Amino acid sequence: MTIKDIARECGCAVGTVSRVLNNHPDVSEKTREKVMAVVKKHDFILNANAKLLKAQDSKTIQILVKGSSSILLNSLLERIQKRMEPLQYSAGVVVLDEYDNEAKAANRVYYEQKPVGIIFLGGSPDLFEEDFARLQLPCVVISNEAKPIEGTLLSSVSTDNFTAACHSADYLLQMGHTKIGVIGGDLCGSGITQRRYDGFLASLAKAGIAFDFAKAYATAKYSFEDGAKAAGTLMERYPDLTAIFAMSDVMAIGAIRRLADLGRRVPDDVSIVGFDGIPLSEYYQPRLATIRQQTDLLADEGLNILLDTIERNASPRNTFIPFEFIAGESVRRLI
Amino acid sequence: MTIKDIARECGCAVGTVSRVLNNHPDVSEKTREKVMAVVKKHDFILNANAKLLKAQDSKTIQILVKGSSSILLNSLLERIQKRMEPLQYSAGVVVLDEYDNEAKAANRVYYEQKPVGIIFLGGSPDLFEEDFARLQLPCVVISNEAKPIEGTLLSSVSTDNFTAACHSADYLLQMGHTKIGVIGGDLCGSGITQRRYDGFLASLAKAGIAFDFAKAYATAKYSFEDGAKAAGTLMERYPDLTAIFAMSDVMAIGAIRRLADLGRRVPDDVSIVGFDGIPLSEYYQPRLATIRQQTDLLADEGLNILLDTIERNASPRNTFIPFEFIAGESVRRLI
DNA sequence: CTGTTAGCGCTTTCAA
DNA sequence: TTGAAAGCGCTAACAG
Repeated sequence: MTIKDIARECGCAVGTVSRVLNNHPDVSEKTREKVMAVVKKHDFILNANAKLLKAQDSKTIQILVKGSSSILLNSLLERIQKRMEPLQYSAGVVVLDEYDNEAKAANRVYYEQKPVGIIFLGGSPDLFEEDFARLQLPCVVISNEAKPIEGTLLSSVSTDNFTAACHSADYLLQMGHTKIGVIGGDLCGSGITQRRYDGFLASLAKAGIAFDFAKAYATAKYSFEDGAKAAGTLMERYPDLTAIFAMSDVMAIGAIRRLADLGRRVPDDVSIVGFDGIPLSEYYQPRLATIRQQTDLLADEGLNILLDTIERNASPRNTFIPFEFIAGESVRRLI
Repeated sequence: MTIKDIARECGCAVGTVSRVLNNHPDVSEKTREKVMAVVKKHDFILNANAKLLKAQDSKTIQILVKGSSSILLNSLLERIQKRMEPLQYSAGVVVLDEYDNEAKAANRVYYEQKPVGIIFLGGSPDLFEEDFARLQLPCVVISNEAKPIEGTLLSSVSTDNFTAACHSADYLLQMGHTKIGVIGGDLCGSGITQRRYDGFLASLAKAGIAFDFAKAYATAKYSFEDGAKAAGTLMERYPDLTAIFAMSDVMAIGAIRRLADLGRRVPDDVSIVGFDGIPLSEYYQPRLATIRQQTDLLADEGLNILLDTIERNASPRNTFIPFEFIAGESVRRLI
């Protein structure tokens, strides 16, 4: 089934069918109806490849998701797709592996899909600055921080990870904790881990408390399992700690479970704060103390900035969305 | 950058460049090297649209994911992508809305991507049998049950939901529970809900226990929030129940949280079993009694069947993967 | 308002 | 082993 078949069956030319299917105004109502009838009858759809082969821009916004299993990213994706439905743009989703170079992928997607904009979920522009620099179309990184790159149209919307981590650390300090362990990501990897760590350290430094990395920092992937393992490691290396700062809720929950298995109750024996504020954090027992990232706002603002850049030539921006601190039930007051 | 530009720069014809880029054997080593040098220099990639416009089959397997936020589906997706990496096929992912018609989407994908096979995650062929019937290429539905459709190449790999639900119900009965509430999906919707319900009812019937739908069945979406709400509803309508059969772990956890807020401890006051066996189920407090669906096996077997159909013309099959019952800590023995 | 036609970038025959 | 050229299905410019 091609546009040619439809044209033949309608007794008109391919150009006419194309015009009908693309809602061009210069077709008589009668012809339009005749064509649509045949199209409906066969459930005909235009071949997107041929279309894109011609097109200069496709009225599509592509969403590149890196690391499909993150709960946070999934909420963002869902929200963005919902928000885009009523818009004139259609959405495409490309799922990338944890280890792909998202900027290279974006260049390929740009070339093949000719989108009017690209949304990155879970990418780190810092790592691929050079490749990003080649990307000459409106882009926005959502949830990861990005700094401006000269000569690009790259925006970012994120939570202020540094300040949020400060906030969590301050809270633990206020509650009387000074022996604090950290369960965090690999510091060579994502910039997010680094920023959260920096915020945490800054607060401790301000309070005049030293942090012994070798003893008190356990590296983990962002998973239940690794959170649990890290908690085990931490309790061995630093048995008298009274609190743990976990860099994600998922890690925190893994840790709580392991602590329970080791006979340490949260928050009675050990206090813990998480990060992200995923829905699960308020359904867990105990409810988690955490930093809630406002995913809906992140998604909405990200999309708004992108549309601004696309439609009104706005300059790229790097924005923070306010976080909320949730006290939960997983931290005990010591003093 | 097109193949033409490359050809000009190499001083050869486009056909030659095409042959090099597609690893055809009939190119002299010298030419191949010359071309590859230029290609590398520009990071050139073929335009996939033009390629697909010509191609008959694309050595691609497309994965259609319906309802991107399900944890179970995400594990399946991750596993499939990992398993496909070393294969000669490349994987494409299409994310569908909860309310899309996946068979129609599949027809479009078939036409546009020309895949050699399609994997459905989270679709329900029962609902769109007619559209599926038009799909003349190897397909497999993973995790949802499907019955054979005449004249198609549609396979399915799933857990035996009926038997698994029987098993859970039997377990509750063995533990002395007879007043059992159900938190389940909409019975008009997915076939999975229906099968789990049927299994549950069958066990109760065998034990000679009546089930009062109006009083003991609370409908919920597969989310924490709805699970919690449903638990509230159930406790109002059926305050003396001693156990709850929840059709997913996520619902079960929502319910446990709500029960705790209502002052009812799990398992001391109310017992609960979940379904799916997501990783969280063993990190929750209490550990959840649940049916573990073996996602890795589901994914592997699904892919195997698909490859069999593609490469060896195997007939479509409808297979079950054994489930595991996990006793957890969320059910108390009454007698 | 409608028909005709030149490509979009690529693969693949056919000739050389 | 290589070059030339015919399309794949579609859009848009042009002619009528």
